[in-house]
Amino acid sequence: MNALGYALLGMLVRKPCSGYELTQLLEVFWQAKHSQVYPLLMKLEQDGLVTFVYVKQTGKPDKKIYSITDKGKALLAEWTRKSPAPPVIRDEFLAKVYSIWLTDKDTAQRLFHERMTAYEEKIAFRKEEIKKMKEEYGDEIESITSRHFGRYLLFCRKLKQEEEEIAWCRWVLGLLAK
Amino acid sequence: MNALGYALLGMLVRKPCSGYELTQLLEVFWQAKHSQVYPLLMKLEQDGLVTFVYVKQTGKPDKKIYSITDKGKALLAEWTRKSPAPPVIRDEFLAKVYSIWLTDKDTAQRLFHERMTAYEEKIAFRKEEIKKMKEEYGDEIESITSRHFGRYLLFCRKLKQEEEEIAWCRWVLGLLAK
DNA sequence: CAATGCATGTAATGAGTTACATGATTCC
DNA sequence: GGAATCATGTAACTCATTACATGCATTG
Repeated sequence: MNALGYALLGMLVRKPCSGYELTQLLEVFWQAKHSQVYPLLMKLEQDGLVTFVYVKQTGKPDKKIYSITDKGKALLAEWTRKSPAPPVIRDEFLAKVYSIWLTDKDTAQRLFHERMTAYEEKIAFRKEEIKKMKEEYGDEIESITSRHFGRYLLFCRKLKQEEEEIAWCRWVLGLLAK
Repeated sequence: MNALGYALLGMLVRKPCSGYELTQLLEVFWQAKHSQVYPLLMKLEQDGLVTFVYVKQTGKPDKKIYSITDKGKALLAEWTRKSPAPPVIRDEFLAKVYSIWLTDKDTAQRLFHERMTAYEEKIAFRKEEIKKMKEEYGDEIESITSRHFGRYLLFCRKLKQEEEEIAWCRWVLGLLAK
């Protein structure tokens, strides 16, 4: 089993989801396309780690709602205890920054402005998500007993990081303006 | 050409390097194993984007020092101007945090302590690297005219991010202690 | 005397992306 | 009328990791 498999189990233990929804929820710490998620869910099902039911919808396509099994839950708990592999970051923007001295100031400024705009949007979205969570689950969300605790921690982390990114961009733009 | 190829060109335009060195330098924004770097360098050489010379060493194995060609430089400059693809982050630790409510407090605390220790080491290393760069290149490093400007920006960013990570870990440990 | 660092490469396998395929509804 | 959202899947391809292979020097 690979990390993505465990990531999916981790989401399903919080609440039953469709593959479509899982692909979106995954965004906080792992990016995967639906073409990777759907076959993996089938594999998890074959291994008896998850089950699913068809849910008919009107106006929307039908969906499969996956739930974790006891076997899946046990396997996940075991995995969580082990020391994680180092994170992987692959950021094309940073690769371009590395060679930024090759380009002119205007291009450099444009690249950083675009980055800032993208992150401002993310921050707005993130703040709303955190607000929603607090409204829905209350103070309990800041306790390890809440099943939303982990997701809440990750959202707070992401928000801080995205704010830091903007501060860094501003600092660089300051240097470029000199 | 893929992003890793451009990343390698970006490092070579700063200074000629061996494949071994490139693999290490890459760490700031892209992680790749030598088994991916060496064949790609050969491909870049075949495409006329880089050249290399053998350098004989005593006490150490011989090495190949790669340099970028004018063709490679032009291609890189062109690529730098284009809007980058969104970053990819895959962090197993964060996946485990997501399901942290499943485990006991002790395990949770251990996971966060391990993360903090790992990041403290990174910070120490990062600070030293920044210090070295400032000593070696002086104030000029904060100007777009320096070929080390990009690398300097990335190191400063990484340092801030790593410090933020530790602050976040401390915050979480505070919540866990309640 | 075992592990780590330097240094380069290949082969097999696994992970991840892009493109193809379908189809209703809603929003602009 | 075209794009976006919901929803699931497959096939071809590229990208990335692990393991195999070699060998000398230094450090603990």
